[in-house]
Amino acid sequence: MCGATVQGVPHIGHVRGALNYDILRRWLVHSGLDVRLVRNVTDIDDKILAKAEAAGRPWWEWAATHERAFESAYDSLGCLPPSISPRATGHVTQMIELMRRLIDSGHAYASEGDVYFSVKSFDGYGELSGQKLDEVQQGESLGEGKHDPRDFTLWKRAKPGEPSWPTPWGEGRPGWHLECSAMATSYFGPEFDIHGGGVDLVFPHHENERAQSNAAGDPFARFWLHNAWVTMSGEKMSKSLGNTVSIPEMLLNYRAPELRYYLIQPHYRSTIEYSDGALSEAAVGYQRVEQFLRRAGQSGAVEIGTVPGEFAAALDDDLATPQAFAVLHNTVREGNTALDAADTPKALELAATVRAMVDVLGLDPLSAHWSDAGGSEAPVRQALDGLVKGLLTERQQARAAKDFARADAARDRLTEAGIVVEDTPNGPQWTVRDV
RNA sequence: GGUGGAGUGGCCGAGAGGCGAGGCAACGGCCUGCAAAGCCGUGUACACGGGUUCGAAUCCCGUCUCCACCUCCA
Repeated sequence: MCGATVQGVPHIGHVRGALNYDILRRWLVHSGLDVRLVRNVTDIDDKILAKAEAAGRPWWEWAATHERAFESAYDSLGCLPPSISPRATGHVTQMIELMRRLIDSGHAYASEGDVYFSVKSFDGYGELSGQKLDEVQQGESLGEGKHDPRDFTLWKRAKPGEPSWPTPWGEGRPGWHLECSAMATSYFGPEFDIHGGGVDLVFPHHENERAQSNAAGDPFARFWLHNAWVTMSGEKMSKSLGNTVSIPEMLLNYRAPELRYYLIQPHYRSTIEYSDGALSEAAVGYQRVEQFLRRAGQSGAVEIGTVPGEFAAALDDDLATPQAFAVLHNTVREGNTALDAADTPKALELAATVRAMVDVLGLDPLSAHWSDAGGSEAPVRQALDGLVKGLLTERQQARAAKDFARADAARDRLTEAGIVVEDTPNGPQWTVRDV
């Protein structure tokens, strides 16, 4: 998949793409396939150079800093790391080789230090995006050396002060389209199964990738997947519009799995119109699942079971996460009913089923990744438990004595401290209120 | 101008000729000392106008509105 051009801080729209392919990957692995996921990083491009210069920083430092910001955002939302995330600057050799093949076969030409792909030399141009060559608006100016205004740049000649690499056609730096083809075939060979990215990449980026690789004789991607946007106030979330919400900002108000739940529940091809209300609803939806697993856990160990057929069928059908979530919630309800009926074996079985689903979705509240118990917090939690237990005992004694005013006072004290008390058949349980 | 997508109940969000996905909210009930959680029940929604059909949110014709891409973008 095409990852980010690491020129700024990631927002939730960027992460949505990564999340979609994370789910796909998890599902394919679950289905028994051996998956290699390559997520490209564009670490050299006009914007990176411009922004680094404006900030007075070296371009490579700017790129590296933001690459780390992206990785941290992906990690925080539970995206499994890709098999590799290659950087454009590390694959200049492969790009030169690809250009050589294109030039030798008459599909590309060097001109005044730039290298262009000759669009009319490739018959299938436009097939991926449905664009007709004649109708395409010709925004790009007819570069000095271009033979045809529609030809796109494979390689940009060196400009003073900019980084460059030597090639047989002169010093320069990679064009955006070339690098993705070169990286993809480096790690997959000439043909691979699925190529993903955002819908905005269909044209020209993916169209161009396909053209140059096919023209060079590589069969390239067998399937293309494109995920839709996150919009805000009806418009695409983007830096230039100033309507972005960064991941660190989001995580101040919501827990990571809640945000993940929100972003993966709609189908990957439908636009998400961001709204705080919808996000809170999603958070409650996640909590419902979490709460069920917590309740079930009081009756015994909750294993990871098997995914229901309906759930599998949903994901097999073009990754239909909405239906998958419907199955999830139906199972949670059945499980809660079993719990209410004190049917422990059935409840634990359903809980195991829920865990299996939520595991595939990367939303398992009991997984090491999301569980807030354990790790460095464990001793803190233990200490807190000691304090809370005292008040809880006091409350229980008061309740036993029917002194409800005193019982409620104890509960109020805990509530004020951000601790929620709930009475269950197994006695009172406490949890730290969500932020 | 070209290309692609969308308009569903208070909200989010599926579906795609007949049986009202799922979630959130609301209301009523059960449970609870009270709560919380949970469970049960309550909704006749599919942009608009025509048409086809025994039957349409789903098909056909027309109209309106919105978004995206065609320039860097997940």
